[in-house]
Amino acid sequence: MAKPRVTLKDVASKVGVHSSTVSRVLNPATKDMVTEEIANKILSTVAEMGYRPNTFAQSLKTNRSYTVGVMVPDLTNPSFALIIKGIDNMLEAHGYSIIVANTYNLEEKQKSTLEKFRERHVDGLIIATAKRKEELIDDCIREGTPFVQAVRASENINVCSVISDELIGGNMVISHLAHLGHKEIAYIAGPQFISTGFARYQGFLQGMMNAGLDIDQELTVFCDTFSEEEGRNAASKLLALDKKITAVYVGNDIMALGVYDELEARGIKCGIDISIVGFDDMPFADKFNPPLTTVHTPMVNIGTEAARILIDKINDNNIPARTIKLKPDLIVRNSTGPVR
Amino acid sequence: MAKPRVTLKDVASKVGVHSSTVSRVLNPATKDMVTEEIANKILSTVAEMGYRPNTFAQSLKTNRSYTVGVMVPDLTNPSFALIIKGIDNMLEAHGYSIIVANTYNLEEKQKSTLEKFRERHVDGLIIATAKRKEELIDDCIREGTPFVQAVRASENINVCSVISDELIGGNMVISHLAHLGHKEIAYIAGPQFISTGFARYQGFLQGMMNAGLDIDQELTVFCDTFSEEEGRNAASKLLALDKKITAVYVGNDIMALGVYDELEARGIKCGIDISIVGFDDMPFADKFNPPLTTVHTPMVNIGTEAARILIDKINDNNIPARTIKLKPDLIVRNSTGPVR
DNA sequence: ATAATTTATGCAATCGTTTGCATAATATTC
DNA sequence: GAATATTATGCAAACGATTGCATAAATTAT
Repeated sequence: MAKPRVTLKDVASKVGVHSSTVSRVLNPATKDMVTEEIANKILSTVAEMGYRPNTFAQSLKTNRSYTVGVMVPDLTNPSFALIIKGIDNMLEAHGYSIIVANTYNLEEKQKSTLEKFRERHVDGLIIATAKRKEELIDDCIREGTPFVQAVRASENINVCSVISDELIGGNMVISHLAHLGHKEIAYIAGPQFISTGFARYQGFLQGMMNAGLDIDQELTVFCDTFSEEEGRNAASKLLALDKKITAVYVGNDIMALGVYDELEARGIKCGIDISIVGFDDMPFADKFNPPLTTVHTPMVNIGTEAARILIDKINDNNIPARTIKLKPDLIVRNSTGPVR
Repeated sequence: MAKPRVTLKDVASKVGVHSSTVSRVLNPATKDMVTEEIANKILSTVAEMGYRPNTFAQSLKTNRSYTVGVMVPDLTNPSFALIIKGIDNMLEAHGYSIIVANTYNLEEKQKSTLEKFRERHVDGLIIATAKRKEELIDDCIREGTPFVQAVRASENINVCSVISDELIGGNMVISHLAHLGHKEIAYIAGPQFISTGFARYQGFLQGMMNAGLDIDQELTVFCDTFSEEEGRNAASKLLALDKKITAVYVGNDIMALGVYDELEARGIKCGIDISIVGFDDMPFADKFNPPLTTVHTPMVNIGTEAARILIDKINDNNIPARTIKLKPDLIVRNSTGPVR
């Protein structure tokens, strides 16, 4: 910026020592190598002159940027903003800044983002965009890039991931619906090439089996994207079937909003004529009409935990691989009710 | 990261030229100083060897980081995520990365954020957190830091700002309500030390005057924060008055949600018994119960425009100051209806 | 063909910090 | 007091890129 910079040399000259001594005082790891008298003199001169290290020079020498690249599909989905919050709170406390990039679920965008992060020499990555088969993950392993997967995970089990336990979530949903008397339960699945889409479907299957309910394959619709539009299309398909459906479990809240749209267009009362359950408990889900029954995934905690692990990986990229599954909670609101 | 880096010297050695020649070929501004034959040979070797410039070294020499610091109050408010989207799309296209920081409307956090951005030598700032009297702005001017204010602005007119035209917004709201027959219109104001809080109140006053409606000062409540809780408290105060109120204009959508909460608790039908208008048209406002009538502020465009101006300021910090006020739109939904 | 001019490329200083090693200063041991 | 050991500090190389200036090479003018 515009002001002439104060360098280590300027401070050293003022105190009458060498710049390496100033450098040593400013580094907690080497501060004890300098006598206290000189150290104090240096510290007060540093404050007085407003000396601020040149981080470019530091990074050139240490090869560390103290930045972390975070890839999310789309920051305007409030759920991802919560993850970022968790990540930021943890990383900031450890002296890192995060550079956030939206990939909009586009392969090319993801690649160019990774390239940009590489150019910037981020110390590590948090990847919230992994597909089940994810080349980018293999690439990072090959390059020795420290990273952690958050929310979504590739199928590579030799990496670190922090996710929500989607199977528990699915079981909770089906158990809740079964207790309300529902048997004809439809499922709107997210994309199966994404782990959340896939695992939530498995949770649906497992929940149905555990509740002793029959699964009618016709009552499952697979969506290509986690979007309101796809959710609405799926609801349209289900309602066009000449089958009794008393409840719909939807693989995420955004798609559930699409289901709401279709129900409203058809004059079907949500929570009364039919029950709807979402997944994520995105912010404002309690403000929808009706307030959405959904599985609360602890997004902030996922972010925090992912950041914690990443710091460990940056310090030692050989820590053991792990998948941390945080327990979700079912939040019952007005979109579910007893079978009529 | 872990892989041994390819340097300019490695490429130069392989091609049989000096590293300064390689550097010149890679810089579009100096590429013409090298013969095409050598340039092509260098470019193919660069690609073949996977050379990637060390941005620390570049930045140390050029004193440019190609990062921009963006300060927002809280990224989990989806409106700010929209601004970030606009900012990111524009800056990314010009080779910048953005470092986002949440200040949570805390003075100390804002200060430490500015300090952190300074340490990182961001090339400029976008400040979405400015108070009307904002020391941080004076500080940036003094230091010669390029910055642009977005959404919220300080009262310093010698700086660049991109905001929504809150007066037009207020006039639209009151005109809409007047056409519905409302005369006893209450106003829930955001914090007056924040420009949006202040200007939206001015818009309310101006709109009432222009509609020829009397202003009852008792029907205005001032909130300390733009929060759901404060909105609810304000609604509680208004409804405790022994006065007829047929409509409430609320200074932002989050506070309007608090008003919704209070109405629901009192069994008052929103849009029927009383009309509510918000401000911002935050994402999902159309999903609330009832869908919220609100002023749509073009957040993405504000972000985009702020970023565009910032790029100009980074290139020449002496460009003329300006305040760009983008026109908002009234979005009428079900929270407003004719006077009963 | 020679001289003058223009273009292309190499050299090395610079940016500001860190840190291994050498030297100086201080403390301890005999 | 002299010899030895320890601590404190300075020196300068290194990190990798950019770029002004000098020099070499190529082109143009006479």
